[in-house]
Amino acid sequence: MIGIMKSMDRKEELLEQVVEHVLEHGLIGLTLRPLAAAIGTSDRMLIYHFGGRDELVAAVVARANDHSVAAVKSMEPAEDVRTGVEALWHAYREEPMHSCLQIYLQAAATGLIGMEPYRSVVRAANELWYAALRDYITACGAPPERAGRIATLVDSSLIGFHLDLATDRPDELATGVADLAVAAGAIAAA
Amino acid sequence: MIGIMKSMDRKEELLEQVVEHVLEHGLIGLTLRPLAAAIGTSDRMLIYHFGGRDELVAAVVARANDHSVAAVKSMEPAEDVRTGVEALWHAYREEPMHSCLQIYLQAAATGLIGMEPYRSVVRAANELWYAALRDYITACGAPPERAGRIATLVDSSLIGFHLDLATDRPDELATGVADLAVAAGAIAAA
DNA sequence: CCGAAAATGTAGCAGTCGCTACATGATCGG
DNA sequence: CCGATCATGTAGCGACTGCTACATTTTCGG
Repeated sequence: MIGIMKSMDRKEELLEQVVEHVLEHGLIGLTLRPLAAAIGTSDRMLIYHFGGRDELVAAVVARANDHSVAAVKSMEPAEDVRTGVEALWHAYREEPMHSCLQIYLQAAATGLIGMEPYRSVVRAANELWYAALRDYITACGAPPERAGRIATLVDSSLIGFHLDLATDRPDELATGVADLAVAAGAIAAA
Repeated sequence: MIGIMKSMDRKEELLEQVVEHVLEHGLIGLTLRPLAAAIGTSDRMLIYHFGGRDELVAAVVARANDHSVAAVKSMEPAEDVRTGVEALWHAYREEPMHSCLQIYLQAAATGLIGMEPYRSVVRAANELWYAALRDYITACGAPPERAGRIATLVDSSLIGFHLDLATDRPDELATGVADLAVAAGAIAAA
């Protein structure tokens, strides 16, 4: 029993290191041996603790999402919904959310074609994420009966903006986000 | 010279088959031998005609994007911007755009972490795509001086919605798209 | 019909993949 | 201090990767 506790600690320790590595080097194309070497262990041990590559990937995606969710939950509510959406976009582009969202995007794009475990873990992650977003929007003063609707719009749209961050010019995207924020505010005030 | 023309035809023929295969089986994890076997050739010939895996992938992403762009350009303009956005969303979920956008999403997510040739080819694809979107929105009656701004909002947001299509319930997303369409219409009419 | 060039087949190389069998070291309850 | 369980190192398996050298067939201008 105590041995199990010990192993859990070690697994947790490894997971944190793996997440850190994936945040920097990406999820797509992740393989065990280079990963293990980078964090000072062996593929043998990663499989021993996690059971296999798939389980490790699932744990990484879930953990990265936890970090994102925690970051949103730690945000101070803005004074209104429009300002809140702008604040969200600002948070999206800063660490730790920026890298965590990139992991999410990579996992979501992979899960898009039905590949497991990406599909399942992304589903679960998205639910937690959506709930956190809705709570924040509610805290910004949105009517509770419309917060979910606003969260749906903001969630999908901001993810899209974040994806385009790599190809578009940031200042152009900023006008798009501003328009989105106004729209969200209008729904809240309707 | 005529020989070169012939080889170009063969390359074109192969590319079309490769795109068709990728549309069904995804871009992430694509490898030459299973791909070649599926379309009745050999990895040897794919490399011979395209030069290497990277060039083949770049050609596939560009071609899939061409199909998406052509689909948008073939759309009848809607009577106003709001209706146009709804029509775009409808087109997003039907073939050929649905599968082509999934390829784009997979390439974009891969290019997000700087991987070539994904990064470059996605950049180029996005420019063509954005231009087609802006033209369509203009054709729907948006003031030319604001069409670009609307296209920025709609482009990023709809891509986000499409990504969430795999995890969220479609009817919930539909309300989000409806809200987006109203917002786009409001900007056009402002 | 011939010779060059293009196209394709055959076979394989060096490297990586996830994973596992086996043995050893570490830890700890009894 | 002993035996059991956990943790880790070593070595390697079979499969797959992109790619290439070499030989062959096919095509087509002259």
